[in-house]
Amino acid sequence: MSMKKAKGGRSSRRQIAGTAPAARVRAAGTRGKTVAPSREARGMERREAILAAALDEFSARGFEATRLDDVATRAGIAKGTIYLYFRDTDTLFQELVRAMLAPVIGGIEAMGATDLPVNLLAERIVDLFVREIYETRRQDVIRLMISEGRRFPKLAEFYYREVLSRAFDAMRALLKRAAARGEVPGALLEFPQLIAAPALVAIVWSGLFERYAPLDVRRMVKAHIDLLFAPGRVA
Amino acid sequence: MSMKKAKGGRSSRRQIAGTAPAARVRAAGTRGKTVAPSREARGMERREAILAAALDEFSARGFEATRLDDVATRAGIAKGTIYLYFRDTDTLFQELVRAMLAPVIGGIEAMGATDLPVNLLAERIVDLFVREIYETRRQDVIRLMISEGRRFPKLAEFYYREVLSRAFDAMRALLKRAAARGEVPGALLEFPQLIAAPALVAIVWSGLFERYAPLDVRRMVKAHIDLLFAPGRVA
Amino acid sequence: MSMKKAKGGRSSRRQIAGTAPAARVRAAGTRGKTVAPSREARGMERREAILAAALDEFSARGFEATRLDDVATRAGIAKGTIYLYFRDTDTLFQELVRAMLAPVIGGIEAMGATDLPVNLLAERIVDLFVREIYETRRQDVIRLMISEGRRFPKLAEFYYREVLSRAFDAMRALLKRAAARGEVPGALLEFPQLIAAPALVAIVWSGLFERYAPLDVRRMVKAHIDLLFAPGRVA
Amino acid sequence: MSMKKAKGGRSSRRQIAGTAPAARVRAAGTRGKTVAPSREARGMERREAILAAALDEFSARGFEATRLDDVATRAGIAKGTIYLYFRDTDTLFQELVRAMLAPVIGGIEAMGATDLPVNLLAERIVDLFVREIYETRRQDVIRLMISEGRRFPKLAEFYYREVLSRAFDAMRALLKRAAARGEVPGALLEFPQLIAAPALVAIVWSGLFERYAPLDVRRMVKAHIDLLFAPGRVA
DNA sequence: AATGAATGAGCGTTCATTCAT
DNA sequence: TATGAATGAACGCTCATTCAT
Repeated sequence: MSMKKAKGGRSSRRQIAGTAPAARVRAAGTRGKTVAPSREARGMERREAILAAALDEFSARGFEATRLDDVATRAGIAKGTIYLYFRDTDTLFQELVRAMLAPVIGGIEAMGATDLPVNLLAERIVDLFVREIYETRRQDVIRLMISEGRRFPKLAEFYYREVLSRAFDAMRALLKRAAARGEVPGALLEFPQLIAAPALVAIVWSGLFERYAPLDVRRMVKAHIDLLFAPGRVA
Repeated sequence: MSMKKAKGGRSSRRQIAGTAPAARVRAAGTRGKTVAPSREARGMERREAILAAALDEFSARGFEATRLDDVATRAGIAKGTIYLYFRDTDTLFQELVRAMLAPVIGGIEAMGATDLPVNLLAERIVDLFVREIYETRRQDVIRLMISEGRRFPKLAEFYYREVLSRAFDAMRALLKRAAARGEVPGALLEFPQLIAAPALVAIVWSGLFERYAPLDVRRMVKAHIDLLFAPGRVA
Repeated sequence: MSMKKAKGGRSSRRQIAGTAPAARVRAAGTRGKTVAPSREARGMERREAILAAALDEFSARGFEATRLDDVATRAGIAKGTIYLYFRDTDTLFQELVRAMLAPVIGGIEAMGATDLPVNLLAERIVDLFVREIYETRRQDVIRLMISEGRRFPKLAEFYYREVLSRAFDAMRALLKRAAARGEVPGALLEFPQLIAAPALVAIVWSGLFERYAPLDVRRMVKAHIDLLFAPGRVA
Repeated sequence: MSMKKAKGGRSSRRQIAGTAPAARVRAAGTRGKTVAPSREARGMERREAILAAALDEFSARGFEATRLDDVATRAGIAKGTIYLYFRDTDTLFQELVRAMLAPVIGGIEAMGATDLPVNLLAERIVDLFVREIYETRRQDVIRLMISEGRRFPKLAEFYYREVLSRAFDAMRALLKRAAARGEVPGALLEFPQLIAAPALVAIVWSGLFERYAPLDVRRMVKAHIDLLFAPGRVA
């Protein structure tokens, strides 16, 4: 026997501070006069507790470095229980991403229907990104997509199909009308990615370099949009 | 987390197609009238073969999912040999990133010294990125930085310090002069990231969605630069 | 150093003769009308099975040469299971020594309280050693201490503090009274190790030379004690 | 990849202080006017340098924990060179023990031939042990025998046959004559180990507990011998 | 004879997954 | 449903031994 070196680190916390595991929450709730939640409701709560815990862990460590044990602990349940809700860790990861991004899809498409003047539109876009993504856990989900997406082609495809292509389609529709009014350069029609580019910068930057050089994301995104939609510009 | 059974059979191939392991190269070299490579030269060859193999594997699977065995096999050497050249996998990864990015650093700073009119400058920037990064393995290295950088703070710091901050400093110097001539909007001085944004988009996109929606990167980057530096724009 | 190929085939037997792995014991127990052992009880059984197996293997090969796999096999469990009970091999070893020696500690100190005439005392000492140590697995544990203690300073310290120093203190107390009665030579007060010396001889001898020259340990220890406490000797 | 924890410890000293590697010594010696040593002489020097280095390493770490690399470094030669002198690590260990103990054998037997009065004899025995063993590297060799001997039955047998049994035979011869003169209790004839017992205690104690409780070995051995051979004692 | 780069079997340890309770 | 003890395949890393130079 040759014993490896020091242990160090990710230790044996049986309960994680700053989180309210569904289990405890529910336990409290069930005791009062509130109606006992149905079996299905309980199941959904559990499921969500797991997803929440998984998001925390995946965000903190990345997919490969995450231990199912830690997810379970954080969710306040036993390890085996996770398998009652998700086939395996792969599935857990993919469902997490889907679950977090699904709600945005509708919102994005709705935007395509409006017909605002460019300056207002720009305002809206910035706001939407900052409030709905950058300042929420969705930022982490997108970062996960960026980091791990390559190993989950099905997930990448889902993300492309359900999120990106829809968002871009909506944008194109909208931009086309604005372009007809001469408010928008044609290049953006071909590369709507350019509109989203600073959002990507913000997410990647905040993950890697925030500590060396903090970034005022809202102002950066605003500046970028202003540059692209600069009034009196147009080709 | 590590899905128990790999999907695509990453089995026991003893030699991987499409690579030129140092071993084979040397075998060929020794046969001709060429002088047998010195020990040191052999060592460097080996070292590079390992780095090349590591880049392939890291790119294909990500750091955590990469198996040392696969790197060795791909490099055409035994597993233990890797440890003759790199202390551990951590070091291997970091050396890989450094080795690949070091050569660009000089080039970037050189650019800051020039004083071209904006339109030519834009051309140059696009070219530099496409030729030196996007069309080389450096694309993969930067993608690795983006994906794994969070778990390698030292590496992120290196990348920020040696690559990004220098590049941005050079850009700012250059933009300041152009701005003085009224060729450039001031916002770019504050957020040079915006100039690099489409490069990031290109790298992330090609990693995740290329197969669903290919992207003409050169044109996209060009379009973006043209938008930012649009003549007759300026505040 | 680890001689590349084992001499005696220590191969792939899945079960080792002469041991009663917890698994088999439990299987038998569960069949009868006996109550199925509680989880905790099972845990303790397992723990002890591991300790027993570890003692066997450590004794047979020494700490460094012992393979965790062999311990597991001998205990009738999977390798990973050991880690549910012991943090690592180091800990396993130390717990083993502590667990085996702890029970003797009390007995030793009790002896210091008695106040027998020397000849009876001598008898007692011999008996205690032979029955409680030499004829039990504790012999092996002490041999392990002797062999491996140097690489486990904490363990050596534990052994010194909890076993030796107590035993020697007890002896000194007792000898002092006997010396006052003129029954004991003063040198023994200064070097109580001399009383224990033949015990050490017995353990080392039986480990190394028993097969070439068996030793009647009980008689040897008796002879030694008689020599030291020889009546009518005294300075 | 998952990188194990901190390195720590047995590092990369390329040369070890406090040792005079044969290589360097020889190098110096060869340059002067001294005759260049014959090939065989060189070989013997090398061999001895290896044995010396091996003794250092084995003593410091035990057999299993010793790295051939460290032995080579300490001997000032390349790893592969060791194999020119010793078949494998096993052999190296065994030869080391033999080489160190062989010189004592003669001396021990010589002692059996003398015919001193017991008090002088006792003095001699103490002195012999302290000067020839306890204060030399042979102490380490014997400690190695004690610790590792079990895994080297051939070595144990050698030690028993060539050292112990001869020493005991010599002692018996000598004691028999003394016993005939009534100077020695008969028990010692049966258990000559008892005479050697404190030597064993000294070696084991100094290896394990010296730091907690230093031992005046010479006085202890003397005290013990005096007790055994106490004048006017005898059965 | 001497070197030291290369090898690859071997081991401790981890952790997703299973399954008896 | 829920648990968590148990499993065992997998992997990073080590190091005795070999062998081309």
